[in-house]
Amino acid sequence: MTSPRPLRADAARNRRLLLAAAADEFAERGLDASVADIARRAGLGKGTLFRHFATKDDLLAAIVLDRIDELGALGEQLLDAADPGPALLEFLTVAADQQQQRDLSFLQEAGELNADVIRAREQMFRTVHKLVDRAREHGAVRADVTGADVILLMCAPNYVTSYVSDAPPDLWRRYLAIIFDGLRPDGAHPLPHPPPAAP
Amino acid sequence: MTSPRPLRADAARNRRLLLAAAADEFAERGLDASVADIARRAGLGKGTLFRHFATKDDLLAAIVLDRIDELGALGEQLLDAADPGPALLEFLTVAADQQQQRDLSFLQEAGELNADVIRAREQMFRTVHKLVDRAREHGAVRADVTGADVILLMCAPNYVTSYVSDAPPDLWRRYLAIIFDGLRPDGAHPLPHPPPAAP
DNA sequence: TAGCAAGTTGACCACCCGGTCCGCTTATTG
DNA sequence: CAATAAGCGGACCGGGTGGTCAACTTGCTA
Repeated sequence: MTSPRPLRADAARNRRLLLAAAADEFAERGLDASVADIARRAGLGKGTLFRHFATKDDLLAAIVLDRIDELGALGEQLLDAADPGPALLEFLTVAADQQQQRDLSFLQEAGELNADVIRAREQMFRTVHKLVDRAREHGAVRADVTGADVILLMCAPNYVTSYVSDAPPDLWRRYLAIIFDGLRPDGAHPLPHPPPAAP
Repeated sequence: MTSPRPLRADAARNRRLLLAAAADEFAERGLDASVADIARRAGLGKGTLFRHFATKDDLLAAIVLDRIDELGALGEQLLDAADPGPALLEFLTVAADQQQQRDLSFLQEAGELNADVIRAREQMFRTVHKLVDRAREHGAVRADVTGADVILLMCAPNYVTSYVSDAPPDLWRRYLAIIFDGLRPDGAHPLPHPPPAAP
């Protein structure tokens, strides 16, 4: 099932170099950073990159998959937290912090093709749904808000701050706080549209 | 100052066709829609496009400028509204509705070069600041929120819904409502980060 | 340490992009 | 209706892209 042969020592190191370089490059220049630049940044040839990742999308998928799994694992862990309200906030905080530099649009855009990413993402989404359900039952989140809502709003803080030039690295916390206040039951006004079924 | 000669009849029509086609194309495929596609959609040659708009950015700027001016005018109008709270909400509603299809990232990204766009945008931003100040004085918006915050959050509803495939066209209203609830004074929790100076 | 498979490399390819240019068409106007 | 300038279009250009490949290097193993 898995790889019959382990990776050669230098190849394993180069793979790590490529992933790191790609993560940096995508963070700085968005998802249309060129593979040539990524390879150069890793100090390797372009051919080497394509030996490890058959396609640019595969490279992206490898990065994204790591992030999603990480986030999913954290979510699972937080399902056992004593206080579901702060647990949800903690989850959203880590999610935003993890992507600090750049919006995680690629989370959706790259996922269209790669089956692994889609699977991991849906698993993670299910966890978010559970986190939100628990928080709602605890009265920490308004009754008319669903997991799908939170999933969609999850990326907003980073997106919003990506527009201020030379933004302080923690500015997203401000907007996460505002949005989270909007999710609380205190002083909530009725919502004008039903939630989406999708995520 | 302005054009010494009026546009020829067919040229004026073609200009309109190009603007409409470009707006559609950008809405559907994002800002890296190709000029060739835009021209084809308008039923015209690529050369014609470049005769009307020296550069792809100029074309984008022309579209964006219209939208910004429209929004700015509405804002000015709403400054005289009797109730500043609903006036701000109305402004944000129209802003989001106007861009319904696609996030208005280009509002920022395209603005980097074109001086006209920058000027119009800053004027519009000043109006938003006034709207927010009035709403805050009226107790319709929490004390620790600034115009800059609202400007940044303005695009979030569209951005957020752009990720749900086949989203109902009014879904953004739901997220505008949630975010606006986060801006209200009722049940507001202190914000963990100072507002940005920029916009 | 010898041999070989695994890994590396950068020149190279086809393709697509924004933008140019010049021969052609056509609205305008006297 | 001519004459003319404004407008049109698509072949073309240079540059940058993702991806390939055959010659070369190197880590592993017997």
